[in-house]
Amino acid sequence: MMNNKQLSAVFTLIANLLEIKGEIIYKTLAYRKAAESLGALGREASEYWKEGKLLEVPGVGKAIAEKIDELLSTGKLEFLEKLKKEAPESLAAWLQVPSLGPKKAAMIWKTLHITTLHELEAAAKAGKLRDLPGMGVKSEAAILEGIASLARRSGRIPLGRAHPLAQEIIKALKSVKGVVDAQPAGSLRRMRSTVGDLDILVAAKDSAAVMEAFTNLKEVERILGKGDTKSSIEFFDGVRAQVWVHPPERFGTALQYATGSKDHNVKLRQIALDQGLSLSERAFTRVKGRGEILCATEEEVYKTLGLQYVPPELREDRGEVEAAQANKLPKLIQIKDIKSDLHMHSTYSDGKFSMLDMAKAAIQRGLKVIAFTDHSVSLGVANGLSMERHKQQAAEIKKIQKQLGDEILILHGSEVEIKADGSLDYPDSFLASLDLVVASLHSSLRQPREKVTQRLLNAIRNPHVDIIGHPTGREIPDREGADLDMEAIFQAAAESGVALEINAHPSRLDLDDAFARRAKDLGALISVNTDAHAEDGFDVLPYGIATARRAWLEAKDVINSWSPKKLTDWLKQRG
DNA sequence: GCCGTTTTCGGCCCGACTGTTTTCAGTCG
Repeated sequence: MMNNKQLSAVFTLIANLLEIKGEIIYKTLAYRKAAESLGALGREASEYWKEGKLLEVPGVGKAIAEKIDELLSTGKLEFLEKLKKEAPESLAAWLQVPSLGPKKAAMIWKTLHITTLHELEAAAKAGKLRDLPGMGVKSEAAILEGIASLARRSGRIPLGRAHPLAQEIIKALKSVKGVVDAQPAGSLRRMRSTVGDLDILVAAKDSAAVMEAFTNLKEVERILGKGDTKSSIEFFDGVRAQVWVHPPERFGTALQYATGSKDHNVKLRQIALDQGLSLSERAFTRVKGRGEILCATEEEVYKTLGLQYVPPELREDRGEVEAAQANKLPKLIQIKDIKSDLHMHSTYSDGKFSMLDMAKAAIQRGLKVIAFTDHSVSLGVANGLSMERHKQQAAEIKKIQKQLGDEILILHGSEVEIKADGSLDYPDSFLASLDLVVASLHSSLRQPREKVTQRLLNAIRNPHVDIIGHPTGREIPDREGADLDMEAIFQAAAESGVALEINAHPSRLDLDDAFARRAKDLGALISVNTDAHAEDGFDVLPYGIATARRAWLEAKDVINSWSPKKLTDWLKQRG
């Protein structure tokens, strides 16, 4: 049975091949939109399919629903097989080459009769591209360089790398004379778990100095473009960054536009048109008559449209525009709501700092409750604790608690391995003695769907388990999560009252936003934790909160925002 | 191919930048 990621990949391939074939652009856009939508769905498309509700998936109409049906029932798609005969599959990879689009790709393919990336590179090196219509020495060199940069950069940039890098760039740009403001934009500002490249917006009257500072940043490998309003660069590691400069009085429309998402913006422009206004990155203009409405801030943009201000994390066209119209946007959780961190490690297992150091670091960050959840015995690589060593840890926690007094409440927990056979790493009697139990998968993630799902369900139904840690086990950008029946897991979690984790580490962010939203909708509780292994491990919390916000979560949905009393009462009642 | 409080046809963002052009096409975001 194909999952959403696989379905999404099929429709992306179809879109790419259609584009090269020269199909009308809106048809390829439709396939692309369906692919994106499937990739961001909170539950499996196969669930919709079983219920006969595929048409409820945004961007899926009759034709694509039929194709999904064929893919799910047969694992194949006749339409795609035919398409591959018309435009070889290997051509799709060409579209990943910067500066090479569908038109040139098709022209090169049909003229030189080559189809692979390797052949393309060889042709460019042999100087065979420069004489083709519309091409020259520069475009040939650009393709060669594009292929090289493709090898350098491995796909999308994890948020944990993109965010700090963007902050550095912004800091440098803010120090340029005449700069009024500088902000991240694009998927970076929406805090997606990975971003394609870094988009940054600068408010300044004069752009020359900004562009100069930007293109002269340290570690710039090459300048991809430099103009009055836009410049782009590539760093040594292949990460790309763009800067746009807009006058301060137009910064609101510009930032709103550049933040996206594309689909969110399409909806806003439609609302503007309904009011006789045309919305662009420069301003609102009246469709009839003259005159502009300038917005220096995004708040003014949304106000002009008669909408509640939509936080960037929600701008994905997942119902936020309609909610803003109805004045029904959620009151999203904020970092300051967080009072506890319930998943962290110390030197007792694979942490780098003592429990005392970790507790002090937590106090500094304003936490009221922490739980030490060192690894359990079978996770040997992480120095998992025997029950005997747990006793020593309990004694030490008592000591530290006494030393720190009521500054912070320290809970004694464990991150218990859900073993390959579905059992937990400690007997129930022992689990019952702990303040808090986080149960997690670390091994045998590639088991068949039914088996690995059953393991997680066993853990969820164990009365002593309080939280499921990083539920899918995905790692960004390298490892897909386990093949799980998430719908069954969310329902079971809702029934048994177990909280599902949003692990805030940027290489996890697991649950992701779409899953977390679905989990909430089905009534499950969420816990946002840092999984800190060192003092600075607490500092990844903003990524977890951003993911929670992208999932439409409010403070009440997240157990870490509960008061210490409410939290400990909940834990006691769970046993 | 999808979508619809201006519906079942006719839209679907459009402007900046670059290179190959001699007024524009392709790419990108």
